[in-house]
Amino acid sequence: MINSRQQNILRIIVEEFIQTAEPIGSKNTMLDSLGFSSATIRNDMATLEAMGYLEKTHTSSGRIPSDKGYRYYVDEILKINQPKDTNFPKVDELMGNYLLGNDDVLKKALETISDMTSYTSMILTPSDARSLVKRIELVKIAPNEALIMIITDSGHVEKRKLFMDGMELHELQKVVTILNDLLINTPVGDIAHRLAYELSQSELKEYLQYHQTLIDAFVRAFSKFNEQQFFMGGQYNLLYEPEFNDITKMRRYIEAIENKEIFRLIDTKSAGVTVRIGHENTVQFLENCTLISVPYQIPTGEKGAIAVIGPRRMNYRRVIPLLEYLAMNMSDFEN
Amino acid sequence: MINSRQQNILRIIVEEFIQTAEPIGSKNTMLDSLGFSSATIRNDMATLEAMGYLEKTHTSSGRIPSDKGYRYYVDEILKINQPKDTNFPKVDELMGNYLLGNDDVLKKALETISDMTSYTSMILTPSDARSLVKRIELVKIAPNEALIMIITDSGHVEKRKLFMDGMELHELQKVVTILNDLLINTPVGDIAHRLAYELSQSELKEYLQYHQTLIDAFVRAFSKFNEQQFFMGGQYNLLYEPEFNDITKMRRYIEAIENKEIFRLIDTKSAGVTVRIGHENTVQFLENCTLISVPYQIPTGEKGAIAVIGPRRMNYRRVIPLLEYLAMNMSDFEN
DNA sequence: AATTAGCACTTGATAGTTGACAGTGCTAAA
DNA sequence: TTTAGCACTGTCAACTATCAAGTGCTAATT
Repeated sequence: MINSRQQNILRIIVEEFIQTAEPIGSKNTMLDSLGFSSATIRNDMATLEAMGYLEKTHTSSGRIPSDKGYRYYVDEILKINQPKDTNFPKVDELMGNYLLGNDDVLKKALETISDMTSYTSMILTPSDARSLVKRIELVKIAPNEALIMIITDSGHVEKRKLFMDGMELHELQKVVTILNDLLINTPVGDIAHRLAYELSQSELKEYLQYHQTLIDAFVRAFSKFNEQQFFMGGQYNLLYEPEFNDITKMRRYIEAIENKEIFRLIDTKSAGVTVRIGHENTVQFLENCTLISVPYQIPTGEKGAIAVIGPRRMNYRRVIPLLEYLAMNMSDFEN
Repeated sequence: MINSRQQNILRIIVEEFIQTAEPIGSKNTMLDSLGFSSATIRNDMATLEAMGYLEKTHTSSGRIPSDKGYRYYVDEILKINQPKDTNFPKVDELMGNYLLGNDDVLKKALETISDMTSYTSMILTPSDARSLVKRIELVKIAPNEALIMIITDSGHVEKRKLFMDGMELHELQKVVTILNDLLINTPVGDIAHRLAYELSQSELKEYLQYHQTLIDAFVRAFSKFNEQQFFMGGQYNLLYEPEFNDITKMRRYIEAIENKEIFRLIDTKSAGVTVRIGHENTVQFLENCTLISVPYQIPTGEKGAIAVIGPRRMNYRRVIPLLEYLAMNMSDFEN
């Protein structure tokens, strides 16, 4: 379908456009290097346009790649040309740093990605639902207040403050001891279910029901473990891309970032890198953007994802290997 | 200096401009209600401009308030006219909600403020340095991993993961017990100092030095307590203000938000509400904005602050009482 | 002395015109 | 199959004319 000269032309147009954001004309310097006259190039360009790989912004403008053009570039051209790059010292350095708290590592990772790519980076953490409860702990922190904490084998801690109106500390302590015995080494995701069962069945029933407030605070805290968290970095790198010179597009985009719509678009299911170019994202405000994501997995089997969002005119050659490398490392690391 | 008709004119211009963002001409509907001809108004406007309360955007435009004009409005006109509004059911509802975790309350508060004002809201939390250590806890979470947690009387928990290469759990446990005895009810801010002392002086010296890794993780975790945290909400409400139609201003502003420059401008020292109008903020990117902040205090005496940032053309009449009310409530509430 | 009517003048915003420029498609020749 | 040549098209920036909104000042009025 596409002959090799045409493929070269397409490649050059994509790569030039990625750099300059300007439509490419038939007498472009790079295209000269192919050794054909501009008329020849022009003919091929017309053919490529007819096949849907290129577009014009107006009748007499140069060409820019279409979604289909980028797609071909990513799927066909890069696959062949690209020596797998796995040399990312900055990432290695990051991953070696066990001294940071957990969230801090994620934030640092995002910063690194954004700096390296100058796009926006995102992490969707895996749910902690399959982690096991390791300890439930009660600490009195003030005359009338106690803190209840739940600790999992992944090192995740959730806490609630409890106001002990009337209740005695040792009473509470008893309940906590019971809960500990009951729930230790249970997956967090099963707790609500398990508690409901105990409350309806076991001999503890009456005893526990008496402490309804406590149980409520509990279930609420547990539900936190199930939630996936979102983190984002370099959210504003994109603002400087010419795509966002239009102020309404800019506003639309920023809004999408703020209300986290964007996270719903991240694919955690598929294996390996997913590249969604322009309209492939189905949402309108990303029609000029590309979203690249790659899932990673923690030991419990739960999945999260790392993603980069940038202009459709994105440096695919650099970003894709970087994400692959990161996801590989995160799978070892996280939690 | 300013006669009462002029004061009325200034008031109307400020309030009209706040609503419309359009320069106000001498034949404005509101000004008609004063019962003088446009020529008279025009004369007064010229006087007000000469005194520095008004500005023109160009020779033949209507007037807009200057920084000094807003200042006069806030200090002189509002003080007299404003019946103190202390009826904020949404805030009451928020404050009544003890079921949320601590950070969640702050986030919720920011959301509320931003929704109510449609500006950007910020909270700078007080340092937790004066809180007392209530418990240090060690939990084994995996064959080779333990979690060390520090719990304060404010309900703040910091944790670090520990890799026990070679160390025995009961060994670690012993150290933690010692630390507990040593540090309980000590203010977090004094810990580093205290530990250093113990390490150099007491009989525990040799024993503790042996566990340097642990102590390091420790000190690092403690330093977290001293940090003030920043939270922000409705960061993009401002984007829709006509002040930000200019794309470079918008970028500059967003950048300032992202890298938290903005928090350095918040005043936690002064008592009561601080209003900084336009150039009073000294930084250039806020020349068209007003920053209103009010400090609040937690029981330990440490201070944080709530702030709202919006266009200079801000609804002062609503925002100032809201912030005052919030700060009052936060002082009861936080931690 | 304070207010107002009237008018000349200034500015920004809008729409239309023009020419230079970059690029195309097509035809005919190599 | 490739290329030279040329007519054609759309964008962009600079310039012009016109209109509306608003001012400042002068002279008349209360």
